[in-house]
Amino acid sequence: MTEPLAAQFDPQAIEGPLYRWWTEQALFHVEPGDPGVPYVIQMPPPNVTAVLHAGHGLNNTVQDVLVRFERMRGRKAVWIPGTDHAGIATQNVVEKLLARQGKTRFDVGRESFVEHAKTFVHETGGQILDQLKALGASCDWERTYYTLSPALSRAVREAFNHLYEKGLIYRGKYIVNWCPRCLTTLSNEEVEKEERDGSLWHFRYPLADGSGDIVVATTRPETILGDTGVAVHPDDPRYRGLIGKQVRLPLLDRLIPILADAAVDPAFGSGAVKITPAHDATDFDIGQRHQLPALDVMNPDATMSDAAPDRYRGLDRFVARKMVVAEFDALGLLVKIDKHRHAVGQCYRCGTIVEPRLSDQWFVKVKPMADRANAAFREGKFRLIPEFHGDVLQRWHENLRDWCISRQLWWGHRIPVWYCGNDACRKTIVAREDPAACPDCGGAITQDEDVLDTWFSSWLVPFSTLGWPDKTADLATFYPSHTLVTAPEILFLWVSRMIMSGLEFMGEVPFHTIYLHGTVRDTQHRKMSKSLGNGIDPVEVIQRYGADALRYTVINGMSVGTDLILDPADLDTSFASGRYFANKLWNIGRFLVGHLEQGAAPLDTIDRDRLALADRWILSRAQDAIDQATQFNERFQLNEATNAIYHFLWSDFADWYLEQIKPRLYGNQEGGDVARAVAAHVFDIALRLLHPVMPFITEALWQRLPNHAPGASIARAPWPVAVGSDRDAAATSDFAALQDIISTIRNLRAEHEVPPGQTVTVAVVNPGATAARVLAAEADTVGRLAKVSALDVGGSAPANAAAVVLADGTSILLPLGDLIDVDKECARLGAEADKLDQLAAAQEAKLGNAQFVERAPAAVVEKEREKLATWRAQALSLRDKRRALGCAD
RNA sequence: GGGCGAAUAGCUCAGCUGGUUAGAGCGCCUGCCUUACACGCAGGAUGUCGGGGGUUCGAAUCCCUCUUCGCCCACCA
Repeated sequence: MTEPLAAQFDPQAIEGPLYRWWTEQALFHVEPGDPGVPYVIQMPPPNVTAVLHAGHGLNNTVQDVLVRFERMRGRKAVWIPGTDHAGIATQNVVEKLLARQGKTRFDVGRESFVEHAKTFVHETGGQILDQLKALGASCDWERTYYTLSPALSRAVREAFNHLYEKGLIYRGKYIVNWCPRCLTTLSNEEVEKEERDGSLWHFRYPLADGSGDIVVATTRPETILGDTGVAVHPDDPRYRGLIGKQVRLPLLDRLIPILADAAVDPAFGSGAVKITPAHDATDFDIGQRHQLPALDVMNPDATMSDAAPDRYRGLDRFVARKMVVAEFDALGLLVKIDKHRHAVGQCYRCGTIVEPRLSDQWFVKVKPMADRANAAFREGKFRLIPEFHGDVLQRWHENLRDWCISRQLWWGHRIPVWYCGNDACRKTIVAREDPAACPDCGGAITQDEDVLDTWFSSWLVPFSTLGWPDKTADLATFYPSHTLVTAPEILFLWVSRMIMSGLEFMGEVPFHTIYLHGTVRDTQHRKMSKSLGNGIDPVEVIQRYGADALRYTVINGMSVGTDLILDPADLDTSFASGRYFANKLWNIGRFLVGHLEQGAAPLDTIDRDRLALADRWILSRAQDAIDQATQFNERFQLNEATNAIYHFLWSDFADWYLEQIKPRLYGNQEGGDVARAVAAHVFDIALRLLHPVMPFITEALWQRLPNHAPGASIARAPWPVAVGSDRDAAATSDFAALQDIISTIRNLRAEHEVPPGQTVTVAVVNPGATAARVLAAEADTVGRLAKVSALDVGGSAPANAAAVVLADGTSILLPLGDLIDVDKECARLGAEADKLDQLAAAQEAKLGNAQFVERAPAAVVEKEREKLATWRAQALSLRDKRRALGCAD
C-alpha cells in the first residue's frame, strides 16, 4: 500500500487496489456485538436490472459520505445494500428480449417466463452494485439483499397474512389504473399525470320519448359504448324536468336513464355527464349509488371488446374514439368540440396512457396506518430535510386512498391466496405456507394468478433485510435505521409506505431523518433521461477522472434542496472542480510526503515554545476546519463542510502554510523538525476531514503519513476532534496581519508592473503594534513571499514611493525611484481616497441620525464610529502621500 | 384548480435567528513554466441581491403584492 507516489495523479492506479484492500479487511462489515452506537443507512435498492446513472451517483455518494463520517466518529456504522426485483420494469426487459426472438410471454408460458427472468437476473442483474464499488461505496456487502430472495419473500408473506388477519387487506371490484401495454393494474402512485391539450366533445343524446334531447360532454368518446346512464346535478334548473326520463343512446339504440347526483358539477361542460361505470372512477361511484349496470367495452389491451357493437370490436381505443365522433357527426349529433387542457395518466414504466378499468383486485386499507404515520410525525418521531417536505407528506397521508397491491404480472411475489375449486366450499385461503389442499373440504385449490406490487416488498426493507419476522440480533441492533437518503420522487411510492410498515410491523418509525436531495439536471435544467439522451454515465466519469473527482463535484455542487447541474456534453468542465482539487490534493501530498520521509515527531512531543507564528496559526485554523466540517456534516450541509475543508487545505495549508515553512523543510534549518511535526499533524487532520468525500486519495496519502498504526485504514481512523489548546487568537490575528502586508506588497508590485523576478525594497512607516511585531518576527517570510530584499520598518517615508495605508494606519511604501509612474500613482491614491471619503460620508450620515444612535445597540454604534475614524484616517494619510508625490489636486 | 419551492456576479450556488465596503468556485482580464502542482502561482475586474410597496434607526435577510421559472397534488366528465 505504500509504493512511491506517482508524479502524475492516476486515479485508476489507486482506486481498484484500495477498494480491494478495504473489503479484504472487512472494514465496512459490522456485527451486532461490535462496539459503538449503531448508525444505519438502508440503501434505496436500485432495480436489479439497472445500470448506474447520475442520479444513483449522487444518491449513493451522499449516503457514503454520511456513513463514512459516522463510522469515523466511532459509531457502529452500517450501510445495507440491495437490489429490487422491480416487477414491471424487469418483466418489461425480459419481454423485450423475448420479442427479439419474435415471442411474447404468452408464447413461452408463465413458468418458462419466470425461469427466463430468473436466469436473466442471475446473469446480468446486480451489476449496479459492482458499479457502486467503483464509486467507493462503503456498503456492508455481506448484507446485500434482493427483494425476491427466499428470506425477503418470507417477510412479504408474513406481512400479507398479518394485514389480512387484521382486516387491512381486502379484495374488491373497483376501478383501477390499467396499463394496456404492461397488461397490469397500477397503484395511484404509479400513474404519472401529465397536462395535455385535448378536446372536450359535446354530444346530443335524444330523449327516448322524443320530447327533446340532452347534451353531454366527454373527453373520451369511445367510452360512450359503455354508457349506462346520464347524470345531472339535482338542483340544476336546466335539467330538473328531465330527471327520471330516459335517453336513447345513439349508435347503440340503448335506453338509459337520466338521474340526479350531487357529484355532478353543473358548471362544467354542459352540466350533464354520461355515466360509464366500467371505465371511470367517478362514474363507477355514481353507478353504484344508482344501481347502474357496469358494461366493460374494452379488452385488456384497450381494444374494444365483444361488448361493443360488431364494427368496433378489436379496434384500438383511439381509433374507436375517432369513429364514435365521426358517427355522431354523421348523425348530426355532434354539437361542438371545445379545446380542453387536462391531466392524462400515464404508466410510470412505459408511458402508455392508463385506462381506468373495472376489475377484481387486492387492496390495502391504508387509512389507519397513514393516521399513525402522521401522529408519529406530529410527535417528532421523524423529520424531513428540507423541512417543508414534512408538510407535503402529511397532507398526502391525510388524503391517501387504498393501495391496490395486485399486479397482473408474472414477475414478482405471487399473492399468497388460494381458492378452493370445490363449488360447495369455495373457500379463500390466505396462508404463510403453501397449502396442499383446501383445509376445510380437502378439495383442490388454485393460487391467485396475480403477483404483488413491487413496493409491497420494498416497503418492508428496513426490517426484512435484518431477518424479520424472526427476532434476530441484527433486527434488535439495527432497527430502526437513522438516515434515509433519497429523491423526492419516491417520497410517496416508498418512503411513506416504509413509515407505515415500520409502525405497523415494528411499532416504530424506521428512520428518524429523511434527507431528500435534488435531481441531476443538464444545463437546460432538464432531468437526465435515456429518451433525451442527456444522461451522464458515472462509470465513464470514474474511468476518466476518478471516483474522488466525481464525488467531490457532486457533493460540492449540491446544496440542501437544490438540483445538481452538469453538462453531459462537456464532462471536462462539469467535473473540473473535482479534477482540479483531486490533483491539488495529490500534489500537496506528494510534496509533503517527500519531506516527511525522515519521519515526523508526534506533535505532542514538540516543545510548544518552539512553534513559529505560522505553526500556531495553522494549528488554530485546523481547529476551525474541524468545527466547521463536523457541524456542517451534522446538519447535512455536505457542500458547506466540503467547502470549508477545501478552503482550509488549498488556501490556508498549501498557499500559505507550506509556502511559509519551505525554508525550514528545504534547508533542514533550525525548526525543520517542528515544521514537519506540525505539517504532518495538520495534514493528517485535513485528510481525515476529507475522507468521507474523497476516500481514495485520502487513503492513499494517509498511508504515507507517519504516526499511525501500521496496517490501519483512514476509513476507521477517528474523526478529528477540535483541541482547545491549539486555538490561538493572537496567532490568528498576527498571521492575518502578515498576510495583509504581503498581499499589499504583491498588489503594489502588480499595479506598478514590477517584473516578477525583481526584488524590491519596502518601507513600513508608522507601523501599528501588530504590524511591528509581525514584521520583526516574519521579515524573512515577507521577503520570500513578496520578493522583498530590504524591509525598513519604522523609518521615514522614502521619496517616489507607491503607497497603501492599512486600516491600523500602517503605511506600506514601495519606493520606485525614477521608475515610478507618478500620474498613475496619483490617480490610484486619489481614487482610493475618494472611495474612503464616500464611505466616510455615508457613515457620518448614519451616525448623525439621532434615531440610529439612540435605538441601535451601543456595540453596533461603537463599531460604526470606529469604522468612520479608520476611513477618515486612511483617507487623510493617502492625501499626504499624494502631496509627497507632488500630485495635482 | 389547489399547494409548495426558487429568483443574489456571464454560469452554478453560499449568505442561519435583520447591522459585512454582499461572498465562493468556474469563467473573464493581466503577469509568471518560482525545482509539489500551468489540473498551477500571483494580481485584477464584475452585482440599484427579479419589480413595487411596507415594518425598522437599519433589509439580500422579516411582511404584503406583482412577474418569471420549477416542482408536487387534483375523480370538473
